[in-house]
Amino acid sequence: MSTPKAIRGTQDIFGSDAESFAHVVETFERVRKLYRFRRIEIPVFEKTEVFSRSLGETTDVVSKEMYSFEDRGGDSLTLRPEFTAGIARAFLTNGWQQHVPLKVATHGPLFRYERPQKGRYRQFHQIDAEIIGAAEPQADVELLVMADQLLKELGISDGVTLQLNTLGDADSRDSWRVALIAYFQSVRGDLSEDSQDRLERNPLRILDSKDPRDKAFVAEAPTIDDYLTDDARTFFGHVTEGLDAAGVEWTRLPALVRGLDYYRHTAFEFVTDLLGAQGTVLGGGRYDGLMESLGGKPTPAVGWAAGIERLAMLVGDRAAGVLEVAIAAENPDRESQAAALAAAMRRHGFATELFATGSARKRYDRAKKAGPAVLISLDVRDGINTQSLNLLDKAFARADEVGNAFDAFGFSAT
RNA sequence: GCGAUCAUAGCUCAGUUGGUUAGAGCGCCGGUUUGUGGUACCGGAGGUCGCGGGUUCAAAUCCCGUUGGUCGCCCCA
Repeated sequence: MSTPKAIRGTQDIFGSDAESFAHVVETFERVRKLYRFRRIEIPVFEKTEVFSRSLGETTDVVSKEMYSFEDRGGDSLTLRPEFTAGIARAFLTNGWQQHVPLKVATHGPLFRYERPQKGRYRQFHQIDAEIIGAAEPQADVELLVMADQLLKELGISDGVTLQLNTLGDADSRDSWRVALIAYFQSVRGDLSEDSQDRLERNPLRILDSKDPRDKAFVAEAPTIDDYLTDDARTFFGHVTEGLDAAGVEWTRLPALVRGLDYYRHTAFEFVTDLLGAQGTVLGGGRYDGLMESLGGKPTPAVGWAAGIERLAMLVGDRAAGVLEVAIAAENPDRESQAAALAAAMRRHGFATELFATGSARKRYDRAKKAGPAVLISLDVRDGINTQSLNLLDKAFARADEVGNAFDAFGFSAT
């Protein structure tokens, strides 16, 4: 019998990687509460149309990366490839309009059928924050300041820069798009094959082409600035002022666009060059048009998401929580008492590990190797029960408490 | 979907131009030593060399296919 293999692009996370992962989530949870974002949970799968209508039928995510399947009732369902569409659906179907402006946060697994590579998996995980029903640029600012604080608290803000752009309102975006198509059409033959293809499907994407053949044309291409309406220009101005006032550094990147159709106005990415091709560590923007595509009333909203795996890689290896008390039962006759002592220590709130299996004479060595702050040994010497407590980490703050708990434990009882 | 590269013990890896029963370190298990001590020594378990074909007297080694990892492209967090 051969063992089934894990699905391609999925991961089994353990050890320091798992600790890093948990650290990212814990930090996000803490920061999200500081900004008073409310925790929500939404389904891992939705009707396929939730994603196809909101992301856009022609996007790669919808056209070739979704895990879609028919359930037993014949409905087409899809494992969520992103959070925003599902949150928007939940907002509309649960009447969360009454809570507007609604600040929500969540995290969990997402699924995309892509070729796995560094920092990219078929089941991956994101943290996500959204503000729904807020048309003001202050909402964009709050979200960005929160993202900035999160990265700083994770200790990874050094290699990361915030790239910022505006896509303008619907009018700005449409006229810019027309101008871009016209421009790229005029130089079409000199563009890379990929970009010629993009011209048909998603012309804005040509702007962040990595192909050197496209670079010169991208530099000459019309920028959004020439097409911004006064309202859109003012809006973006408020966003940048807010960031400056909050002390968040940013750089303007006129070529920054978003892959999904629903974005308007502010678009941003926190990028690093430390993760190879997967440079975006956190990305998002304003999606004022999304609710309508799902049949709701026009509702302004902003949000971002960040890949937990990518953040965890930047955070680097993190050790598991410290071991405060190690208990070695060096004699089989002391095993049950050692187990009772371990339970007592844990009830006192000490992270405790019990060493009472395998070779009796090596248990002390293994306990010491585990690197505890305090090492307790239970043994039988010359027919007499002996117990010792050894403080290995002189800087351990709760040493006295452990000693008290140790003394209070009734060793005479059997 | 395209390209490159890799796959040997639980882990990290050696294995010379194809040539006997495929090795090391670490880890694990047991023993001896030590006896407030993470020591030293001895021994043990564990591998159909990713999988499937082919070439050959002979394949971990060469060829083809396949699966998976890694790194790019595409796309995206």
